[in-house]
Amino acid sequence: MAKILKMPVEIVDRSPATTAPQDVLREDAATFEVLRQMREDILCCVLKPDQRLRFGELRQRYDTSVGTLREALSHLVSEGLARTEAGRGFSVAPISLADFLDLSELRVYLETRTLADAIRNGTDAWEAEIVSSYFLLSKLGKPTPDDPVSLKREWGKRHKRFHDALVATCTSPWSLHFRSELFDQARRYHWLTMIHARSRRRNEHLELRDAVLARDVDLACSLIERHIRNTVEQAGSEVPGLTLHAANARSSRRTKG
Amino acid sequence: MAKILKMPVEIVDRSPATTAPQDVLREDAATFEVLRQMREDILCCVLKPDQRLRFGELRQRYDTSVGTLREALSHLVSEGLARTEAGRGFSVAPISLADFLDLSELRVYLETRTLADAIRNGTDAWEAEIVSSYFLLSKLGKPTPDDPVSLKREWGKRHKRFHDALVATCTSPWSLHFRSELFDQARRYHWLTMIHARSRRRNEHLELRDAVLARDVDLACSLIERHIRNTVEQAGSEVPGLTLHAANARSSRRTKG
DNA sequence: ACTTTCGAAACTTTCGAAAACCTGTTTACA
DNA sequence: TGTAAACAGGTTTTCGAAAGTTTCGAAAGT
Repeated sequence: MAKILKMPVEIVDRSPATTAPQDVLREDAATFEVLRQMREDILCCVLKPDQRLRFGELRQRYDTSVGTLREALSHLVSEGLARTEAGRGFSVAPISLADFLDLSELRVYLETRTLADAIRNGTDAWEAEIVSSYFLLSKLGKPTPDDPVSLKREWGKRHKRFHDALVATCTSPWSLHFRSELFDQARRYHWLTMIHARSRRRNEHLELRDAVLARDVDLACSLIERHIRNTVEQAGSEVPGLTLHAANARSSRRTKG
Repeated sequence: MAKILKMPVEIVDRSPATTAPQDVLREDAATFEVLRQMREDILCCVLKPDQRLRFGELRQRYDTSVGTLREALSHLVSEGLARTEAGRGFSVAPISLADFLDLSELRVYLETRTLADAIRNGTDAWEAEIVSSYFLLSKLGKPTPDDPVSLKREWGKRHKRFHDALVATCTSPWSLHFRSELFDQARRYHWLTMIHARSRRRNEHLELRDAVLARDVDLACSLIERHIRNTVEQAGSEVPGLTLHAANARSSRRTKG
């Protein structure tokens, strides 16, 4: 019948901001679904670091064609979750403590930068989403190695949602874009930590939430910095195989100059 | 033919460092060549901001199949040089002064961070490449709007090579990766500046080179910061269409071959 | 005069198969 | 016995066409 004129209300209005890169292809479309699944599988180490990704197996696993897979893999390479070499196809990106250290250092900067800006531009809707996403996160409690995989997955989702909520009102699209990419990278290491680490930590998310809601920029930034550094330390000391350097690519041929 | 055992000598040996994202797919392969060409065409505004990228025209222009184009476009979307929407195909990413400001702010951080680290880890080979690439850059002199396109292109190449050389010994793969992406983004605006701006600037590259070779971290960092900020200012004041918000989608059918 | 409906053209998306490629093994030859 | 070329199997890469959407314009209706 008549066209509906009422606009959908967005919780956080990012649209009038500046032009930015695109984190997502398109919401429907088969390619996007395959990409989403593969990314999740790599993040949760169902597809293990350095594992070779043969089209035969992938075609079966995701029930799709080679072309579609190629496009999804192409994206994953850009995101740093997969690699490819001339004529030898694709493989899952390796992991190492050195890599985790490196990306975490940059994360400290990007998370603090985006968080500080987000706090300065915070709105009621932003606060509401923080409260809400923290509630959902705290309801689960950080999984231990004995918890089922489904719980770990759900926790991972809610953890991401909470951290995304914190920086949602940041006005720098590029900062948000890179922050998001690095956060996903870190998720691979978080997963390994959930699987292996048994030590307990303070409720850093609660402290973070309160500092942010109190609009205390300095405190919030130093809290998130510690949050990131603690995670690295925990992974480094409690995840076997990461303590050394792990991720030995046996296919390295021309690595010396 | 016997296999050649002599290895190519790399100027800067980055391979043994930590694992990192991949800036390039594969060195040969048709897809890579198409990607390289399209990226160059977007960077040099042969494919204009917001221009729609139809497969029919692209297939003709780059003489390749739809699948290959799709893979290349997919990469460009990840790099933020193209966009895509469900069922409506691809288009060149828009530009705006707001975008240039945003990405330049982040560039200031990444360039100073990588440069400082590179200086601390500088080697003889690194210095040599800086001297060499500066020489090539200075031999050309910054093009004015009246210079031919080929000269502008060559200058763009040498400019990139010089700036890459400066940070080549940085030990953080992730920082280098993001720095490189942002540098390419900035190249689109540099191109517009070359086409329109007539004002002259000091020889900032020479000052930069000398500060870096003198291993003066603070001076070098403040110089590159000014270098970036000056470029933004020049673009903002001298590039028509960017002073407002630009990105006019003039629906031209085909830019001739 | 304006809106809606319908249909055809243009375009995008997906797929499977042919061609090219790499790898490891066998075979020929010194 | 050692080296190198030839072969075979499995994979990757590329392509063109079928299937599925969107867009545009004309005709019908209000």
